[in-house]
Amino acid sequence: MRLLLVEDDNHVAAALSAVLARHGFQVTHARSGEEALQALVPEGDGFGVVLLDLGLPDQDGYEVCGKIRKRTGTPVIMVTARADVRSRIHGLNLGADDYVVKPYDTGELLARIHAVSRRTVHEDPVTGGESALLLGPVRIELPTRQVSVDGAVVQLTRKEFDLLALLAQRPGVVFRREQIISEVWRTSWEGTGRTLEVHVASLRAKLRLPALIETVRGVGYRLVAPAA
Amino acid sequence: MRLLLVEDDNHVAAALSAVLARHGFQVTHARSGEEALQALVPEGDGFGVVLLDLGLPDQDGYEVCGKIRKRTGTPVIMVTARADVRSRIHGLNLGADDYVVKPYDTGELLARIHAVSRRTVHEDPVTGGESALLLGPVRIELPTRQVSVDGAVVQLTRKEFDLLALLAQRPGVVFRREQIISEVWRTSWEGTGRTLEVHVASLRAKLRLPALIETVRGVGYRLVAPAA
DNA sequence: ATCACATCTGAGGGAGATCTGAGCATCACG
DNA sequence: CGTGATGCTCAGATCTCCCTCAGATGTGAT
Repeated sequence: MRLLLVEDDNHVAAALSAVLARHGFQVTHARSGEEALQALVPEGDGFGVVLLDLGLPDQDGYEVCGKIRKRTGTPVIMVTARADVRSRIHGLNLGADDYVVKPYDTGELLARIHAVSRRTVHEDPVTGGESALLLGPVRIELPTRQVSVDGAVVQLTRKEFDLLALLAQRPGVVFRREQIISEVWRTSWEGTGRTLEVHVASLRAKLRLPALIETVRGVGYRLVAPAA
Repeated sequence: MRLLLVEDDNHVAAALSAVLARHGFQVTHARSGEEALQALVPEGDGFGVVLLDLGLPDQDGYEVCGKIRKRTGTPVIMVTARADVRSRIHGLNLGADDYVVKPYDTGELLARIHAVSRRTVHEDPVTGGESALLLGPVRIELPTRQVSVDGAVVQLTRKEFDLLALLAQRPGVVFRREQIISEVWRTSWEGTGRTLEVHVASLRAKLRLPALIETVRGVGYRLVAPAA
């Protein structure tokens, strides 16, 4: 699995990289928030997890985490010397998946990396070998984030795509609103507005298949399974 | 979101339940590993997360975690006084999603609960194939919320479905009216009107099997078990 | 800095779902 | 068979939830 290590101290990074590599990770090293964000392109960067040190030279680590969250759904483990509860809560609420305080035990860090990545069903179980989901006239390519209807490419925004991809993973299954929000937005934020509806609406409009996404009143949404 | 709290100390449980409830969780309390496992039915137990105390009276907490893992995909957060690294690693490697050491900060626990549930793809890898309840001619699919009678799909509203799903979880067992109301309506509101009857009636009508739901005078309702 | 575009928020409206109340049917029991 | 209690039916009234639209805010690129 590929792992992005964001750490400004070269010595620390080298040592940790070695350990991680020994445990089967393919490590990419970024020395600053800027570098990290460049590596994390929205279109399939392929990273399974990000280890984010908060003490960065160029920008605030929390900000970087927020930006990562807006850009990709890749899980983030914050690694930092800031041990106080306030910082931890702040970090977790920004969308971090775990928060590890320095100095940490390497074994525990590994266990936590595994725990986090275990949960991240990137594409394996659903797509198996195929990297594209087919739903009637709709074709969804996960790695390139391309969607086409009847062969015509449809340009979707990030959220629109994430939303569609989530629903498409299990056609017919009803996803609850809160579930969708937490999966697609990936940040603890009490969804108050009409945000979700708006995105659903624009998705329906762009796909020109209003019936594809079905509203389940009082519960959430689902993709109607194609007529076999 | 529903949350299963596994904790043998009633005082601790009560206090924590209160906090969690205030933050929008619907808490179910289990006092032992046995109770916990009973609550976690493979088909749609509906829990978003399990808080598992390791100091249980009846069995080893680690074992319980393993069993939960085998049974459902529900995320588990271990909560325990055992702070040593070895225990942590052990717990995480058993499939726990997070490991929180007592005494903990309530705010951090909440943040971690959110972080875990946020990253969870709600599914049951175990029951991946089929997870439908079958009762004679009636077929109830929890994840898709689809109900069919003799192969014909029946369109149910939210309450109708929830009601049917509740009764169907234990065919033959009589559910008391208050019990049904508190489960389906999720608010201990003194049901004064004919609300429940109306929904039962519309369910019976839609399923076209008036006999399926049996009225138990003075008590409540039950689903008649299929004729074996 | 400016622009284009993505995302979010709020108000208004409408379709269904849900609830209520009155009267009717049915059951248990003497 | 009469009687009270309990559950059922029916038809509005109400309320919840979702959709649309239009503009505000934020973000990234030029």
